Amino acid sequence: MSSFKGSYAYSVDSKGRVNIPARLRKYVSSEANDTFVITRGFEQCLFVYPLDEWNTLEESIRQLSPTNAQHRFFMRVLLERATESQLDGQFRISIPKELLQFAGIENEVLIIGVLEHIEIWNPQQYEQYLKTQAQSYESVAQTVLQK
Amino acid sequence: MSSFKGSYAYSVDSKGRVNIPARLRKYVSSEANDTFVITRGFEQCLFVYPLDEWNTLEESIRQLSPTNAQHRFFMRVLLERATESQLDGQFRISIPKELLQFAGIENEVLIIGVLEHIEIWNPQQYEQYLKTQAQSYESVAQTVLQK
DNA sequence: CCTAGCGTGGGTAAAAGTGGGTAATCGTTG
DNA sequence: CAACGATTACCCACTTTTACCCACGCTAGG
Repeated sequence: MSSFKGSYAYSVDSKGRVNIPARLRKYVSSEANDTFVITRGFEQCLFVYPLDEWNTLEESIRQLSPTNAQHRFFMRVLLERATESQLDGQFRISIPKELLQFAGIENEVLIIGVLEHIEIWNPQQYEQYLKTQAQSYESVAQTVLQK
Repeated sequence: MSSFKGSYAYSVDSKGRVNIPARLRKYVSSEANDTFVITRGFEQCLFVYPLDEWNTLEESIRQLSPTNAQHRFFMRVLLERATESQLDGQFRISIPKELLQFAGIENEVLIIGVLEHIEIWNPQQYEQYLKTQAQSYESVAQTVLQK
């Protein structure tokens, strides 16, 4: 099981390539075969799963009911933009233009490791996201950890 | 379970390296594999967890729901600043620039052992913190220990 | 007084991050 | 069906950062 953590300021080149930070690479299982699945996140950002983590996610999606309209909607949105990408010799994945557009990414990105997946944000967008959080980190921590 | 205690005045060199005091090293389990996870504290300081202690914390974070917006926020902020660092031959960890900046640390640090984790402070900042605590140590003790 | 371990500083080789060029692939069009 | 342009994949090259050594002075304990 992955345990991605840390945030990294990286660049996107003109070909839409983004390096996967070495610190995160360390946690990618060899089962992933240097392959990642990129899709849209819940917020305006991208989620990147190593192939093995994606497969377990996919397994749970298969359990959803195709007769339930809400389930169908969820499956479509998640899968619609999902793209496989294999690392090149320089450990980069290349991200399709449509996904970059969706996340509002231009030249620079903030990469965040969140345990089983990796998130890619436009840095300004992430700043914005943090600001719009009503409660402070400290008070959320109290609620979530409940001690 | 660790039981760090005591405070130590140490220095940070130009490469951002900080020695882990020998007194504290004694309490680090071999399971930690000489690896520590550094992250931001609630106040303007850094928390350092031996890897085994961090893993128990991480385990509780994994229980959170990724579909809950508040939980996502908490996971991101907690993990965002988390960095793994392994001791070098001189028993030092190296702290990323962003974390040093967050804690306002320049050349000198105060290292405090607090049971399961280690805290790293700018010494002046810690003085400041003590002053801003409205209640005295004695009166807080009465509330906290409640006997 | 001597020694072993601790705290501190710095040099160097290896790895990481970034950018670009060229060949292969694919879909489209004349 | 061949020709063309656009896109992708695979190299190669450069710069910066990191990790790994080695070295020295100091201190605590024998």
